[in-house]
Amino acid sequence: MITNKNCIIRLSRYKNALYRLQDLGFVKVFSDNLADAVGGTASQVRKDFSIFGISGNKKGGYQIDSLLEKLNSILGKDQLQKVIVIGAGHIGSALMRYRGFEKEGIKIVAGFDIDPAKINRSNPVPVYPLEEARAFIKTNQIRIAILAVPDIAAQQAVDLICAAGIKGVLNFAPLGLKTPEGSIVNNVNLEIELENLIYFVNVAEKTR
Amino acid sequence: MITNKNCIIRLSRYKNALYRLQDLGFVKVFSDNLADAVGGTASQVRKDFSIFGISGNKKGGYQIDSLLEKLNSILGKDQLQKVIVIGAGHIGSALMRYRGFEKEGIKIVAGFDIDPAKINRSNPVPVYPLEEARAFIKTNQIRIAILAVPDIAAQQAVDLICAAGIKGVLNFAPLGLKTPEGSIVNNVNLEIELENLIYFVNVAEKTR
DNA sequence: TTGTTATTGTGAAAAATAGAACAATATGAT
DNA sequence: ATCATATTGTTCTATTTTTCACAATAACAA
Ligand SMILES: NC(=O)c1ccc[n+]([C@@H]2O[C@H](COP(=O)([O-])OP(=O)(O)OC[C@H]3O[C@@H](n4cnc5c(N)ncnc54)[C@H](O)[C@@H]3O)[C@@H](O)[C@H]2O)c1
Ligand SMILES: NC(=O)c1ccc[n+]([C@@H]2O[C@H](COP(=O)([O-])OP(=O)(O)OC[C@H]3O[C@@H](n4cnc5c(N)ncnc54)[C@H](O)[C@@H]3O)[C@@H](O)[C@H]2O)c1
Repeated sequence: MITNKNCIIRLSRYKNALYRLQDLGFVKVFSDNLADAVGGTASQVRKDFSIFGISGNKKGGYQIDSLLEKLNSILGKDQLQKVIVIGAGHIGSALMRYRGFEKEGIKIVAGFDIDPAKINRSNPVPVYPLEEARAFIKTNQIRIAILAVPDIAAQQAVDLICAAGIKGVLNFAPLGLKTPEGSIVNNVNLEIELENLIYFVNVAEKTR
Repeated sequence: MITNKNCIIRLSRYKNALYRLQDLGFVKVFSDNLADAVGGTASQVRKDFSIFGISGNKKGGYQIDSLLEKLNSILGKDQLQKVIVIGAGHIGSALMRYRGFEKEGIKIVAGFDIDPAKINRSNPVPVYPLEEARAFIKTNQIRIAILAVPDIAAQQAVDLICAAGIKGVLNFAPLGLKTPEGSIVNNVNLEIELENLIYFVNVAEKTR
């Protein structure tokens, strides 16, 4: 069931909102509650669900627990996702120390760096020399990597890890990467995010 | 000239690609070169430009330097953009140490934190107590803030800074924020980015 | 029961976005 | 000069995404 990226991002948002509602003690939810929670429309919520064959109850709405099960299954959250980090610098080590991924079933299992000073095999998230990345990826069947190396090293690093079996890369370097057929990249380009924000703030200021 | 977010992001990409081309010695560029450089179509490049009244030369293409001037002006890059960071923890301090924003005309001028241990007025990017944020925002007319506080503190922090005059927030906390009319939020939700990547990697794996 | 109501699920309409096509035209060749 | 060519700018077309609208129906009330 291939769909557009925004739709899948909405599924993640619904899922997160549902956990919050569940924490508040709710057991069922209506499309318009979810729409409010994520800032969308009720029709879109229902349409998104219908695309994935998720159905609720006429009148009664949706049962939160079973809805969460379905969303989690669609989003691949029924198994722990092991992720590695390439580049244990500022961003890389912030990510490795971050506990927030775990509650999402995402575990950073290792970091890799070329700088010997960054190597530390006994960290909670161990950091290994880059040369070991290939073997690690293969033996642990890692498919997802976070790329946090300097811009200039990014393409080379992505070539290396994709050749070793990485299928999805979350790239922090502010440049486009070429990947072999079958691997995909999501870019986190903070420069562009800020630029974008600045643009819309300026527009809002002018048109007011 | 309000347009869709993707279009503005493309402008940023064109701009970045143009700098690279300029570094390589090019002085002019055709719509299809740019399309290749950012992974789009030539029509779209020309359409994007035409929306903003940017014109080139029949035959001759676009002059890179004047094109860059126009894009930079649209993107608000003709003046240094001062930004503050709220929360000098892992992410916040990685950002404050990052030199990459400067070449984009974006300067992080201060950080703010509630933890006294994080305060340091003599850092390259000084970190002040949160109580000083309001006055700082007002006297320095800061409009853009990066929010890197724990999830639980995020809404409160955004309320505070928006009341003080912040118009645009780049939010790292993985939850939706309410902002007053006139302020906007761009979310950097790494959990969702990873989840999304995992989804598409899974889909690719299944359909292969 | 029967009727009323709330809410889903979906097909059709609308809006937004992207792409193709091509006339207009500047450039360079002959 | 004239012609051929390359490339823009824009209109028209196609696709994608969102929203609307409403029949279907489950829940509840009387
Ligand atoms: N730090 C930020 O706030 C920030 C913000 C936006 C974008 N970025 C981008 O994120 C990336 C990382 O930034 P950073 O600030 O963490 O940089 P950093 O210099 O702190 O860390 C980079 C790390 O990568 C290691 N490294 C270098 N080449 C490598 C290779 N080939 N393989 C493995 N490791 C290698 C270095 O030894 C270093 O430890 C950069 O592309 C940067 O542009 C960072
Ligand atoms: N670190 C990561 O890799 C990462 C990844 C994804 C998302 N995030 C999100 O980014 C945010 C920050 O994460 P972090 O890892 O940097 O956290 P952190 O705990 O390292 O840092 C948070 C900082 O904010 C300060 N703070 C707390 N309340 C504050 C307030 N009201 N005003 C100002 N400062 C306040 C704390 O003193 C601390 O210094 C969180 O929402 C987290 O979920 C972080």
